[in-house]
Amino acid sequence: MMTKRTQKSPAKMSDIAALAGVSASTVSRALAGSGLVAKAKREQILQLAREAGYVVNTTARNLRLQRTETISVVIPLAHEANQPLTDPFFIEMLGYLADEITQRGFGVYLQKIVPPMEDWLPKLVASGRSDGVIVVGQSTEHATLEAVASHYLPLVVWGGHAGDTTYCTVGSDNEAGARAAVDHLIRLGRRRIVFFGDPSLPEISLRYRGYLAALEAAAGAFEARHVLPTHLTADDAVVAMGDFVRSGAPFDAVFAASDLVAISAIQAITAAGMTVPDDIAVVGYDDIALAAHTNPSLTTVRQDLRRAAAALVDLVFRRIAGEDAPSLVLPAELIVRRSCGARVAA
Amino acid sequence: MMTKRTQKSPAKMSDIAALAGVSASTVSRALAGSGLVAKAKREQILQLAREAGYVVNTTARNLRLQRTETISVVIPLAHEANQPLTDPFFIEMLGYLADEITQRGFGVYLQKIVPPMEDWLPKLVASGRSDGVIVVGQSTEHATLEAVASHYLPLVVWGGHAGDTTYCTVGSDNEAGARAAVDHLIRLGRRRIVFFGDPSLPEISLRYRGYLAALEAAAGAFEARHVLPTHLTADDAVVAMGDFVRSGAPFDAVFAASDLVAISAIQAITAAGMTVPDDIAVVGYDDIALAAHTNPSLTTVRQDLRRAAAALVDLVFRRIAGEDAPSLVLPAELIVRRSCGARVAA
DNA sequence: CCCCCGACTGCAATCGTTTGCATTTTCCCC
DNA sequence: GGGGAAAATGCAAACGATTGCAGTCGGGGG
Repeated sequence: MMTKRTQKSPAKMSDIAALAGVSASTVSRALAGSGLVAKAKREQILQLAREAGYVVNTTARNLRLQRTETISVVIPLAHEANQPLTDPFFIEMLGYLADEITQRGFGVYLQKIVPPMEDWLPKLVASGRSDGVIVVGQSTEHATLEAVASHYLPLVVWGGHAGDTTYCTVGSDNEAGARAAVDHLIRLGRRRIVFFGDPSLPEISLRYRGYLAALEAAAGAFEARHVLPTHLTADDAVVAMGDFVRSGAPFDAVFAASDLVAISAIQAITAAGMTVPDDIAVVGYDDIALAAHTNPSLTTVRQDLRRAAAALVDLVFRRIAGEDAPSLVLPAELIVRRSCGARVAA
Repeated sequence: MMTKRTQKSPAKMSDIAALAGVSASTVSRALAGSGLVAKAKREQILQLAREAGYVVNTTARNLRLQRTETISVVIPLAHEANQPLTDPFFIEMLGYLADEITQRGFGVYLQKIVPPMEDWLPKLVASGRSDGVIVVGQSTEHATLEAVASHYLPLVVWGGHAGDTTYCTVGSDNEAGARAAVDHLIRLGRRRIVFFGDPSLPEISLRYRGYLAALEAAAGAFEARHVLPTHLTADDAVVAMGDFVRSGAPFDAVFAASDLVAISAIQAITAAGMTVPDDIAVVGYDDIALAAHTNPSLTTVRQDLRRAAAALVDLVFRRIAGEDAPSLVLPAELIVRRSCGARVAA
């Protein structure tokens, strides 16, 4: 037999008021620590409230105050279809964001957006669920972000800041980071460097620019440009790289748009009987926790996510306060590990 | 000069009502698709609302309906002090939970709890912020959970289900999983197996029971029991294992309470000049994504987090519906990788 | 003894929805 | 055309807090 426990609904302010023999107004003021309430009475009310386990109803409070003390953190995944949240990058970022927001006494409302993504951002903003929005990654939603940012201030986006971007972004210096990575490959003697990723995404397109710039600067040496597109998921990347290897196209290095696809690339390359880094050098981007522990460990471009999260949260709070705080570009640092050694003579 | 954009406050229902020349009640009903509103008028209102970009205010709606369509996901970190969310286990679980909850059209309210943890759960429950609560990990909060669960139904906890637990839990079969891991070590000829973790946490205590049971079953063979306590953080684990190795205590295997501390143990052991698995075999618990990619790759006990998340969410919804849904134990599977080979003669 | 002022306290409006009930409109049939 | 039922709409009361304003009370000074 099913025991159905009684769900006594929690006490409300008027209950405490009745207990203390005062009006709800007084209880509200006492709880807020207002000096308007006589000290003795205030303490008595506080005591009573504590005993009754009373907690202010957040929903009612939010409605009255017209604010929620909550930040929405949104992860748009236009490219990942109905996949779960697999990229460790997002997940690490999420952890840091949660820390930063919690520390300021705000709550985190988490939302993952997958196709079909109809009006998700205007809806989220108009729903009044949160006082500000942090979007992690632009996905393919650049236009949406532009549109909403034009009339909604407290919106901050993690991602790339290209020329026509007017919304507030925080991101690493994608172009310089990519440039450093590809320069490094060239210095190691690599000449046929594959760009592995989807340049239609803003961040990735900046990394692609860095890649091109590095190749250009090394002009004179033989080099082949090759873009191998892939969605930024492990499955897609393994398939794409597998097909590429089997196609027999000549290449001796891969610059991957993220660590996730870099690791997948290594798997595919190894599975095809070639070795990393001897045959193929691989560099990733992100420096996720996993990167230091793969075999071989992954050379990659590090983004300081803790600092990034702090910046995102700081900006969104300043914008909630009405300030039109500007975008920010953080440094990106090349971390050299074992996945890209010098070229071995064939 | 700071351009301060005007923040036009979003349209409310009465605005749409005025536009359509009807009362707010009618708009509300039209938006809800109620058959009470004449079809022509309903469509007209819907059209108007769409054009105006109107979205129902969630806070007001929640207050009126006495529900929030939101689930709180809480991560209590009594042991991790003011550290960020570092254990990949939590983070992976969080990703799956977000997927499952979002899929049901609910929102996710995320909260990380760190010491001092005063009344966090009663407060969260009474705040009315969510319709149900999922707690990821018991930490040291067993008593709190018991207390709240006695009068609050929609509470589900990821963790171990020991004898006196009355709140609803979902967890892997910690005892059997640990038993399988340690049996495996014994079969490989290991005799001095260190238990590396903090048995005061419910889940870990079950894993400790499995460890003891395995040793007991192998009675006759020489064996030493040794518990090496550590907090479940990378830093703590490296220090604890480093000290232990330097103490010169004899051991030939480690059963670690989580993958995170297992990986840290490997680092410390390697740093001390011993090798894994030749000198010391190591087994972890969780099978986090990283486990397959460390060097050597990590033998561990796999918990199916996707399935676990689905179960947690399913249970919390059934409990929201008033059903007193029971706890669940999921199978745990030993995944053999390279971190625990057979013993090499000294 | 009266008045005034300061210190408290309560009334009532408000935040933006939803919904029971009353009321109006429409429509059909006799 | 009248009557009644059915269909559509609006009124107003919630939901649970906060807060401007008005009122009460007590004490001190003139």
